Amino acid sequence: MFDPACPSTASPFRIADKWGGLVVLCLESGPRRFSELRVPLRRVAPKVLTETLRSLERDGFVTRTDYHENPPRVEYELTALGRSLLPAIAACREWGAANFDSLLAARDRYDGGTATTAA
Amino acid sequence: MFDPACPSTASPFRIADKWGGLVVLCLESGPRRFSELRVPLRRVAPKVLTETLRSLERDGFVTRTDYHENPPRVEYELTALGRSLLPAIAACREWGAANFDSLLAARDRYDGGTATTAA
DNA sequence: GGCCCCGCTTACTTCAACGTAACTATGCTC
DNA sequence: GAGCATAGTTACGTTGAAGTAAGCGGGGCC
Repeated sequence: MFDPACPSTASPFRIADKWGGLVVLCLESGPRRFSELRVPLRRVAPKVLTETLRSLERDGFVTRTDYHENPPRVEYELTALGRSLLPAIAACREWGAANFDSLLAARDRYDGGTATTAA
Repeated sequence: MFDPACPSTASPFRIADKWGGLVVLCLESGPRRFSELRVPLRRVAPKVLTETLRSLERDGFVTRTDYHENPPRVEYELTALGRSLLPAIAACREWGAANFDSLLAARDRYDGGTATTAA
C-alpha cells in the first residue's frame, strides 16, 4: 500500500496536475482541438494547457494528431488507458456533487471554533 | 461543470494536498494517533502531517481529539463526511492497481518517440 | 536535576505548478 | 505585403506545497 515507488503519487489522485482530470472529461465525448479545449476550461493559459496535454500524452492517456494543415489543426483524443480513468473520475465527480456543500459548510464552521477536546 | 468556484479544485482530485488521500485511508479502520500515522506514511515530516491533518479537519473529514494526557495523546478519526470519500478513493486505488503498469509502460515508450503524426 | 516521550511549532530552503504577456511559425486571402 | 487564423513557444514572476533541521512544553521517571 505504501511502497517506495507508491502509485498513489502517480494515480488519479492527481491526474497530470490541476487540469488533467478536466481535460480528460472534455475529451470523453470525442476528439477535440486545442482551441476547443480552451473554451470550457475557463480559458486556461495556452502554456498550461500545452503542459497538461503533454503530460497526459506522456502517460498514455491521450494521443496527439497533427494534420499539418493550415491554419494548424491538431486533435487530441483519449486512448483506451485514458478512457479507463473515466469511472474513477466519475466517482470523484459524484462525490463532489453529493458532498461539496458539506465541505463548504465545514470550512465555514472552521472559522472560529477549532479542535475538538475531550477528557 | 466548469463553474467559477469549480468544485473540481476542492474535490477528491486533490484531497487536502498530496498526503490527504493516504491519511484518510490510514484512518479507514479506526482512530489513529499522530505517531501511528507517521509510520505507514513513509515517515512524512511532522510538519507536513500536521498541515495535512489540519486541512482535513478544516474540511470536516477528520476530528481531532486531544486527551490532555502525558505524554500527549491525540487521536484522529474520520467523520461521516470523511468516510464518504472512501468509495471515490477506492475507485482511484482500483484504477491504480489495474493500470499503473500501463502508465509506467507509456512513460517508458515516451522516451524517444513523440507526437503521433498523420496526413 | 536531567532525560524521555509525544505532539507538535518555527525558520528556512527547494521545487513545481500556475499564470501573464508577448512573441513565433505557416500558409491563406485581400 | 498586411492581416488573419491556429497552435503553440518563450521569458518572466508568483504562489504554495514539500522537505530539512532544530527547538518547545510538561508531566513522569530515575
